[in-house]
Formats: sequence, structure tokens, C-alpha cells
Amino acid sequence: MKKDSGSDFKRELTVGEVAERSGIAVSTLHFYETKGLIRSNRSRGNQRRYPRAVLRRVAVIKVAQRTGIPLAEIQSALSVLPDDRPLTVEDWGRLSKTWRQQLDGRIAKLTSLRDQLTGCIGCGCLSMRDCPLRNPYDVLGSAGTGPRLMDPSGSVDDAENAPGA
Amino acid sequence: MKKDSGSDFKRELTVGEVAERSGIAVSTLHFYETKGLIRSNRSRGNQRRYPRAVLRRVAVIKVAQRTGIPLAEIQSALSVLPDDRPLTVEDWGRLSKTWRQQLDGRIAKLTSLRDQLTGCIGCGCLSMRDCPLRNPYDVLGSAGTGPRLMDPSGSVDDAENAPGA
DNA sequence: ATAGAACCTCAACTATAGTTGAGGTCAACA
DNA sequence: TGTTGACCTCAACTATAGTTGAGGTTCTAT
Repeated sequence: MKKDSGSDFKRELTVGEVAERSGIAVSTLHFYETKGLIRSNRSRGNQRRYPRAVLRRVAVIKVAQRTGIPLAEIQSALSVLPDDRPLTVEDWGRLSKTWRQQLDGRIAKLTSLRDQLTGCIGCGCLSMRDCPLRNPYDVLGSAGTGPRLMDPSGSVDDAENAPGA
Repeated sequence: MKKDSGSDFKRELTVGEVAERSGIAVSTLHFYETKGLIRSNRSRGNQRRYPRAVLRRVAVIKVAQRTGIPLAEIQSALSVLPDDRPLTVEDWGRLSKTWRQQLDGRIAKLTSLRDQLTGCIGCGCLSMRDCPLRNPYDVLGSAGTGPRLMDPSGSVDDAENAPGA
């Protein structure tokens, strides 16, 4: 039977209640706790008791995860904030601005890749010499480590297409 | 000392040569082989020997990975193609079209998320009732499993913001 | 008081994408 | 022929993000 706890608003929440309200599995809440993303008080019998602020906190975690931020980074971003009161509008503003910027970056990378892919569909090139897909970081001409031609003299490029292969 | 193998173009490549030319670690090439992404012939002494076509194949694998396609999916897309000749323009056209569509989808999802995030910066809402970030799948009103309000009567929504918390 | 749902910890397991190391073999150059 | 770098397999390990299960305890409604 479910507890009829509808009326006392300030009661702390059990892990099951947080799970149900947030859509996050109990095991995941445990896991987040080990990672320092959330914190719990304990009942006399050592059961987790959460301030309601945790609901907003996990909502923020979920959003951040959707943007592709790894948990460790979310943790460090949240670690400066108190975990016993809901995030303020300012907290959220700061976090969401940072994360949106990162999201912008990811979108830009993928968009550029998409455009390159569009340009290369049907061209069949994948040429080491000039294909942007194949040479994404402008490696040729750099002096660093990484992929490079074995024999810089002659038409070594795309030797896999050499006749007779 | 490096073998001076610059002249015989049709010779098969050793795993080290493929690694150097493709920018992929030897261990990763081994790994790809266990996953069925590439294949090798063996020398009398059981060393891997690759047809030059493998270079194009791994180039395609790298591009697909950059778009976020998991290896298993890349494997199944490549599995229908012969691995002893370079991918044709048509092969590449088919693959890249499919992958670009998936990339389009990923970009669209992230862009929509970015727009929601932009809209929510500073609003501080994260409201279960109407925040698109918090309720991304239109869960309220659906009859399925998943996160839901514990007490559908009354202003339970965002109870974590209730006074006195 | 007691049944049973919900909770606890800890270890092991899943999946993805590899890397690292031990112990041993091969190949090519001198 | 000998040396040495490159190669071989297999197992174990890394990291991320969790899930599952065993074995035991707590909470709460009746």
C-alpha cells in the first residue's frame, strides 16, 4: 500500500518517493549519492531522507545529462551549491548558461561534420589529400604526433586506391 | 629501423603500417577485428596482413564514429560489404546518407534542447507543470509508466518549492 | 505485535570503447 | 645466425553510467 502522504508538505522524502517523483531509479539515486551529486539525511534506522530541494537538484542533473555533460562535471558544478535548499534562479542561470555554451559547441561540431558529410556524399573521395572528413584536424602540415603519410614523396596519398589492389 | 617499403604498392600492409597511416592504435585495430569491423589475412607466421582497402574502411569507421554511431551499428552497416576491395562511391553514398540522417536527428534534438535551455535561463522555473526542459516527453497526461505526480489532487506540483522548505 | 513493502550495504554484473601488460613468436637486417 | 623491433594471444584493467542480486533491516498499517 502506498503511504497517503499528500498533506504534510515539509516532510522529508524517502528514496522511493524521490524516485517516483523524479523518474529516476532508486539504484540511480544511490549511485548519484556515491558520486556526490546529491546528499541525504538519514532516519534513525539509517534510511535516506531527502529535503524536497533534492527534486529540483535532480531535475537539473537530468537536464545537464541531456546536454551531454558527464556526471563528474555536473558534480563539480553543483558542488559549490548548498544541497539543502532549492537552487535559486541565479544558480540555475549560471549553470544553464555554461551548459548552453557547451551545448552550442557540440551542436556546432556536429553541424560542421554534417555539412562535410553532405559535401562528401557521392563524391566518394575520402581522400587523404583534401577530404575534410578524413583530415578533420588539419593534420597534414602540422609537425605534431598523429596520423601522417608514411612516404611524403610521390603520390602516396590514397595508395589504397592504387591500380591492381 | 623502418622498412623502406615505399615502392611496391600492392603489398599487403602490416598492422603497424595500418596503424601509422590511419592514426588508429594497433590495439584498436585488434579490437575492431574482434568486433568484425575489419578483417585480416595472416602471414605464414600468423601476423596480420591487410589489403590496402582496409585504409578506406577504417577511414569510414572513423567518420561514422564521429557522427556518434556506435561500433555495433557501424559493423552491421559495413558487414554487407566485401572487405577486400575499397568501398565504392555507391557504398559510401549509401552509408553516408544514412549516417547523415541520423546526425541530422541528433542535431535536431540537441538544438531543440538548446532552445529550451535558452528559454529557461533566468526563468528559474524548472516547473513540472509547464517547463519543457523538465517534462521533455510530455509525461503528464500519459497513462504509461514513468515519473508522475504522487498525488494528482491539489497543488502538488513543484511541492519542493512549497513555503517552509 | 506482526506482515510485508520498502529500505539498507556491498559486490558483481551490463554495455561501450578501448588500453595495458605478460609471456612468447616472427621477420628482416647485418 | 643472431639480434631486435614488430608482432601474437589472452587476461585484466580503465572510464562512464548505471543495474541486479544476496542477505539483512526498518517502517508502517493493521
